[in-house]
Amino acid sequence: MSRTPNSRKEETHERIVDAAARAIRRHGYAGVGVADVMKEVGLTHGGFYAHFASRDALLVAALERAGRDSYDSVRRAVETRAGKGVSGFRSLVETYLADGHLASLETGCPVAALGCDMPRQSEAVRVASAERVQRLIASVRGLLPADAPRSAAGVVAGTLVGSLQLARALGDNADGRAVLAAARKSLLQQYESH
Amino acid sequence: MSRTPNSRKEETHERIVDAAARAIRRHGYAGVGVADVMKEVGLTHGGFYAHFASRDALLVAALERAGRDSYDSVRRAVETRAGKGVSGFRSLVETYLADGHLASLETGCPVAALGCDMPRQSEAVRVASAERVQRLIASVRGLLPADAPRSAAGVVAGTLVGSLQLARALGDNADGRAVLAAARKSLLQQYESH
DNA sequence: TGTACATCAGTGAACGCGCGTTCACTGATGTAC
DNA sequence: TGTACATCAGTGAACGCGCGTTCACTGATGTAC
Repeated sequence: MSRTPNSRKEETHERIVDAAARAIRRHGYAGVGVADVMKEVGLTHGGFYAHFASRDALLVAALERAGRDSYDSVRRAVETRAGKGVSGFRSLVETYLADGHLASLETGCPVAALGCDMPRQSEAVRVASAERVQRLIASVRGLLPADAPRSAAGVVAGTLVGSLQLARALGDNADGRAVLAAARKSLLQQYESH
Repeated sequence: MSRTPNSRKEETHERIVDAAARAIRRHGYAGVGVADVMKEVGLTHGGFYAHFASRDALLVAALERAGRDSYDSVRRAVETRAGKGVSGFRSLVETYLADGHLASLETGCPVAALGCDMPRQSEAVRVASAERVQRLIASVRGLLPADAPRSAAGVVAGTLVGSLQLARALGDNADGRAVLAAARKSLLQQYESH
């Protein structure tokens, strides 16, 4: 098991990005500090700048990682359930708006976790954020039933993101779960015609 | 024009809350500093604690003010347009998701401006935030067409909030406006049956 | 009406603290011969 | 195989800065007589 040059540094780099991808979702962009992330990885803060040019560069990398992870987990759910004859759209709705996601901010969709702060970030983070939103909408578009209008992807994405945020703001309780349940029902009734 | 005792202090208090209500929507909870708000009002930061017990207490007051202002402006639009035979639901959708609201973060709905950060705040701010979300949903419920299910209010609110956030994250450009337009169309088709 | 005093809103310096960033240094690993 | 040196990931002290909060003070306004 030989190592390519730099592989130790690259491994550390990945661990920093992973920790940051969880931290931005749990604590928000503003709640993430360089020292916190490094401590989470088991390092001291001084070494950070050997890996990233700035805190902002970390936020960009963390957002991309969070988006990819979240996308992958939805895709896995869709694939698993496709074997049982469940439509992609239903899997998306029932996964994204599952009650369990009320509490799992840290590993969930970064657009739902960070959406309202995206317009307030630096240029670099705003660009990465817009890209992330576009990808979310594209993912939704790919899972819409064939008879749904293509332009519906944006609204469906908005409904997923907004309903999850409202439910989380109400809390992990009956109020929050009621909002999720109503959203699941509404989306499925509207787009799953049969 | 006689003054009741304390009226000068009360006027200042209102101006602080007003400035903070705009600041939290523009810069987010985390982006608002005591000194900034006081400076905006034309005062120095030292006097702040004669008005509020803490920065947190200001955030609570500012959120309530922002919610009331935003509610009032929707209500005014609904009333004005009711005279022209426009339904309350249509006025809500077309006002909340107007292209102009892409840029006017500062005076818009605080739930759209702050939603994703609500679960991250102190107990007091979270309680005020949940209350604000409940009121938003209740307002939407009051404007739903008579034949819509009452349980739809939460999803409609989620769609309004989420679509506006996605549009803002995409920017005040064709992409952002396309999301708003699709959301308006979808909501009106779904709930305005005639 | 005029003077002496009390009240009170706001000032501005100071505090302890945590942040992002820099940098001289350490100690382990890899390389040359 | 062994020694000398170079490379390199990570350390930890230090920096300048802005934050929330406190507090002794100021100066204007209102009240008592």
